[in-house]
Parts: sequence; C-alpha cells; structure tokens
Amino acid sequence: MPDTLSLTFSALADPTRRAMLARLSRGEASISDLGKPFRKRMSLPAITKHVKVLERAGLITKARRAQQRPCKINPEALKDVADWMEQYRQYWEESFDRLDAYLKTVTATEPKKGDTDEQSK
Amino acid sequence: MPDTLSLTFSALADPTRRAMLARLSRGEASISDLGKPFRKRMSLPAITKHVKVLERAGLITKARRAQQRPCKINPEALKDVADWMEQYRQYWEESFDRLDAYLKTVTATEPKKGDTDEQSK
DNA sequence: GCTTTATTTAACCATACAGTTAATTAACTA
DNA sequence: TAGTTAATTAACTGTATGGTTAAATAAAGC
Repeated sequence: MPDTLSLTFSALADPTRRAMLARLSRGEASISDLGKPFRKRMSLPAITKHVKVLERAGLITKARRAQQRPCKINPEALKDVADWMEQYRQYWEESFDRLDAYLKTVTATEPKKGDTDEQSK
Repeated sequence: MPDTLSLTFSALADPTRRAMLARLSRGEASISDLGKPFRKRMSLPAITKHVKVLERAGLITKARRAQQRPCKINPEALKDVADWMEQYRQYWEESFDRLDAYLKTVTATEPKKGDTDEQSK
C-alpha cells in the first residue's frame, strides 16, 4: 500500500483522469457523464476503473442517486499536492521572496540533521 | 510515449524519487549521494533507474564530472505541474479571489464548447 | 598497466496497471 | 413483472514498473 501522496500523484499521471478532473471542475458528473468524451476509444468498465483510481487517491468522492453515481472533486488530496509543491516554488518562480520566507520557517524548526529518509514503504 | 505532464506526475508518484528531489533541493548531488539513504534497502542499479525516471520526466538534469554524474533540479517540469495545479487552486483555498480572476481570463478566451477531450495518447 | 571508484547495462522476475468482453447487480419505468 | 438504464464485477491479456544479481564501462590514482 503506497502512501497517499504517491497514490495521488499516480492518479494524476494519466490524461484521461486529468480530463475527468477538469470535467468535474465544471460541476458534478455521473460516471457516464465523465466517460462520454472517451467512449469511442474506451469501454465503460475502463471508465469505472479510472474513476475508482481517482476515488482511491482521494481526488474525488462518489455519492449515489438512483442508478447514478454523481462524483465531485475532493479538495483534500489536491491540497496535499499543493502543499508538497510549495517547497519547490523557488525553482519555477523568478522572485525568491517566498523562498526567503520558507527557509526562515524551516531552518527555525528543523534540527538540520544529515540525509533524511522519508520512506514509508 | 506518454505526454510530459503524465511522465512528470508518475515520476513524482514514488517516495524514493521525491526524497531524491528533496535532497537535490539542498544542492547538487551525485548518483551515489542521492542513493545513500536507500542503500540498506536498495541496490545501486535500482538507484540509477530512479534517477533515470526523474531525468526522463524533466525533473532533473545530469552532468558529468570525472566518474561522477552530478544532478540538479530542473525547474521546467516543476513549473508545468504548478501551472496545471493552478486551475484547481479554488478547491483547496478558502478565499475564492483567485478563482474569480481565473474564470475571467478563461471564459474570455474559450469558445465554451461541450465536453472536451484533452487526450494525446 | 593494474586497481579502485562511480555508474551503467543486461538479463531476469514478480507485481501492478490499463485495457478488453461477458455477465451481474441495482434502481427506475411502463 | 418485464424491460431499460447505470454501474460494477469477473476473468483474462499485454505491457510497464521496480526490484534483483552479474557483468561491463569510464575515469582516476598508484
């Protein structure tokens, strides 16, 4: 069982699933709604599987209404990714102001030990 | 061949590789430097492979200095991820100010067609 | 030239992942 | 109750991924 962040990143590592998220950012949608753009290329079970991956990664939640399973975006997982990204902001932003602020908070709290192993596997 | 963004996300979907990036955010490091925290658990060829994944995803670049291969973070790929994330900022931020601004730019340029298919596969 | 250090390649293995078709379940509709 | 719609499960297939050990390459150092 991989950690949640790995699960989330790997869910995002597929254009079909990213397109589904994009669709959901325009509002709730059922499984078949989500699958519509891909039905020429992909079977319905394949669609269900993709949705399940998004769900397991915490990126969406699924409810039940009659036969439908309306899905919507779940902010939690996206926030985790955003938080992780934040520590690298310095690398893609020209201004280093945020880095200064960040380094101040980090060097203040962390005991500055050697090579760290964040593994959970 | 998957698109670059998919390649990047899938490179980030592994705690070993994220730890390597974290190490690199503290400065350049050779392959064996990068592998040091994992050597109890993982062989050197495994390390090389992980580095290769990061490289292929555009997250790092590798140079050559004598026998060493000093690696450093490449901002490009991180920026692509950050840019992609930006469109979902509304979901994890309590303030919706940025959403307003974003929606203004998007609804202005996009012709507002039906279900879109961003696929490249 | 031989040895050591740093990294890579080759060959292999097990498991995970993305897709398929066929069958099944669940809830509504006539 | 029979039929339709929405989604899922089962069983299977091919390919990608993450690891291994053993062998090869490349640059330095003696």
